[in-house]
Order: sequence, then structure tokens, then C-alpha cells
Amino acid sequence: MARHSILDRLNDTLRKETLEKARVMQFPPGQILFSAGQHCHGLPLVIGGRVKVQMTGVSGHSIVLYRMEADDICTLSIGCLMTGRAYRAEAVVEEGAEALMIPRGVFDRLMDQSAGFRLGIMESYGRRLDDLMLLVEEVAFRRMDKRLEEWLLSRAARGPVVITHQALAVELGTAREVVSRLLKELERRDMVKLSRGRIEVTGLLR
Amino acid sequence: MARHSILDRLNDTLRKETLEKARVMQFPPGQILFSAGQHCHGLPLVIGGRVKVQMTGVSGHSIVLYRMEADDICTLSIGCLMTGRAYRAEAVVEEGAEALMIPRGVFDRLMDQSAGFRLGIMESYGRRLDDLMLLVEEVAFRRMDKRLEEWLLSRAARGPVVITHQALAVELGTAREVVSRLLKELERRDMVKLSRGRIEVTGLLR
DNA sequence: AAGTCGAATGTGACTTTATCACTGAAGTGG
DNA sequence: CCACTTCAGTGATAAAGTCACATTCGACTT
Repeated sequence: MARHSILDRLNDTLRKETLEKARVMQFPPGQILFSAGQHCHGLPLVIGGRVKVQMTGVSGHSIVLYRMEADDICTLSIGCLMTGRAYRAEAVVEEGAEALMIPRGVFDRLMDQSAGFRLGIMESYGRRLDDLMLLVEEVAFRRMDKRLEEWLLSRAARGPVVITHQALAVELGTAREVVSRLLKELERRDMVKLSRGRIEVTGLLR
Repeated sequence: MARHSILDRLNDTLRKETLEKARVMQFPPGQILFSAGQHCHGLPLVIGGRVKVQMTGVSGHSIVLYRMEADDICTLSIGCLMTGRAYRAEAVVEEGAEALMIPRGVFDRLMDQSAGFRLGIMESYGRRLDDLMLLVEEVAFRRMDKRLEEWLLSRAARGPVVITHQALAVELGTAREVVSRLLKELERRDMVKLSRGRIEVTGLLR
């Protein structure tokens, strides 16, 4: 069990009850937690690993909306659980994840009886809202070349970035060709070295 | 006081206490409820009217994120209140609005003691998340001409749409020139009639 | 070691959208 | 009626998206 979990905010009784009624599940990388059109079967509280949430437009293009990490509750699932609507997005495990699947009854009870849990949930919601607002601004107003450079820099700290142009296009919500061309241009300017499925950042400065 | 308010979900004691400690405020059209950089001074629960929430990028361009109507709580304010961060967006009254300004203490108490209130809050959050996800998809993948036509159709039911090209550009998150050109093209195709600050939809079909 | 095949990448041609720098037209208040 | 501000129109150019196809890489087979 992870440290600093939102579950630590529960008192012993509630925590015990929760751990009894909720299942801890392991998800290998690549596993789909849920996909668009599906209905919600329980509330995932991410304990470890990383899960990306992405959505696909009618055009068939996808974009990564945000990521969930330790201590994040899946706010999308809350919405779907409450209203009975289907998911609009898809959640894919990136780094082998561990999550606690909380049944609705237990969630309601925790919301009712633990101020700490409530606060955790509200914080999670706040982060999501913030992430999405920032994303709207990015997509609507910022230039793709700058966004690409920024994305690369944010991942380049520990060695070469292992990702295909297609996947990178989904990260940025653009087309693969656009990414390929921008990367080629960066390579011409000696800012990156490209090889199949791999980008080495050599000369990008923040 | 509006019917079907989230306040109806409170029991008499809580409602009475809330109405004592929270102020009902009136806001005329055009009034700024809060703007980017400001800090939160209480939680607006919209009772009537309409408030649009928009954000401005570093480029200086703005985009409308979503609208709040009766029974919506300002989820952005919850986030700012909880974390102490400043607002990232701006809220502008469109139709003269009435809102209940709830102090933090009262909000916490309502969340603690009323399951109905909690549900209302979660629903509000769910709507916001949904709105923003849809918006991301729109902005990232849909064509501007289609989005413009759709926007016009959604407003054209009751007579001509009174809006400037600039304001319409903010609705769609694009530049004024783009809106002007697309509208001119629609006019050439006899789908709209244009005059200063006014667009009459004549031949657009869904 | 050579051949095969699918995934990944490269690229030209063209369209759509964004940006910049203006011009002109329409209302508004003196 | 005139000055002024706000709103709208437009050409030139750059950035980004789309479509269609060519090429290359690497893993796996034989």
C-alpha cells in the first residue's frame, strides 16, 4: 500500500471497512481501464503507476487529456457512476498500475463520513479541471512547434525519449505528419537526433 | 428564490442557517464576478441568470470555456478556495444573475451534513468536466466553419443573433478575421445576412 | 543470410486556419 | 455634421492539417 494515500485520511474503522469491500487490482502496462461508450463498474482510486486518459474525436484523431497517478481518484468515473452515462474517454495504463476499485456504496459512505476523503476528492477534481483548462488554452492558442519542444524537454531529463511520432501526435492532439515535419526541422537545427521510435534531445534549451 | 434549487435538498435547519450566513447578490449584465489572478472570496451558487467563464491565453486571445446557469455552483471557485490558488479564468455575467455567496465554513458544513448537497456539487463538477472535454475535442479536431455554423444554429431559434465578430471569435477560440471571413462566405452562399453586430440566419440547415 | 512484412517515417501538393497590417464603414455623442 | 470609436473587410504570408503515397527500418521467417 502506498504511503500518503488518501486512505490515510480515513479513521481506522472506515479504512478497515473500505479495504474489505474494495478490491486492490493490478494492471499491466497497455491495459485498458475503460474505453469510450462503456459504463462504469466501480471507482478506481489509483495507488501507484500511471494511467493516461485520452479521447478520440469523430475524425478518428485522439488527444491525451490528462494523467492519473498515485492518490488520484478517477473523476470521470465518479461522473459516470453518478449519472449513469457512458464514458466519453479511454483510460490506458502506462506504467503498471495498482488501483483500488471502490464500489459506489463505499464511496458514498466515505464521502458522508470522512472530511479528509471529501477534501481529497475535491482536490482531485480541482486538478482535473485545471489540467483541462490549461489544455484548452494550449490547443486553442499555442503554436505546435513550441508545444512539441516543451513536451520533449519535459521528458528528456532521463535519456532519450522512446515514443513514435504517432503517439506523440496523440499527446499533442495533432496529426502524425505535423509531428514528423516539426521533428525533422528540429533535427536539421541539431536540437534532436531521430531514430525509429526514439528521440534524443541534444540541444533544446528551455 | 428559484425553484428546484440545490438548496431544496437541504433540511430546514441547514437551509435556514445557510440563508442566514450566505448573502444573495444581484449582478447586472457585464459585471465581472471574478477575473484571472484574483483570489476567491466565497463560493457563488448561481440561482438565476447566466454567467460565462472564459480564459485568456498569453497570446491575448480568449475562449469561452463554459456557462453557469441556475443551480450551478462555481466549481472553479471551490478549487481556488480549497487550494488558495488564484483564478485562472474570468467570469462575466451575461444575463442579469442572482447568486448566493456561500462562505467556506458553510460550504464545508453543507458538504458534511447534506448528502443531497454533495450530490449536487458532484453533478456540477461532472458537467464542467464534460463541458471541458467536449471543448478540447472541438478545438483540437473540428473544423472552424462547421463549429461556426453549429454555434449560429444553436442561437438562431429566436430571431437574429446579436453579437460582434470579435465576441463570436472568443466563443470559438479563434481570431476575429477568421470569423469575419467565414461569415462573409456564408453570406455569399445566402445562409446568413450580416449587419453591424447582428447575424440573421436564413438558410442554415442542421 | 536473405527474404518478407508490417509499422514507422518522409514528403509533395493542397486546404484550412492564424497572423499582421492595414482600410473602410457604421454608429454615437457632442 | 463632425470627430471618434468600434466593428468589419481584405490582401499577403505563415503555420497547421489533410490526403495520398513512397521509403525505410527492424523483427521474424525460412
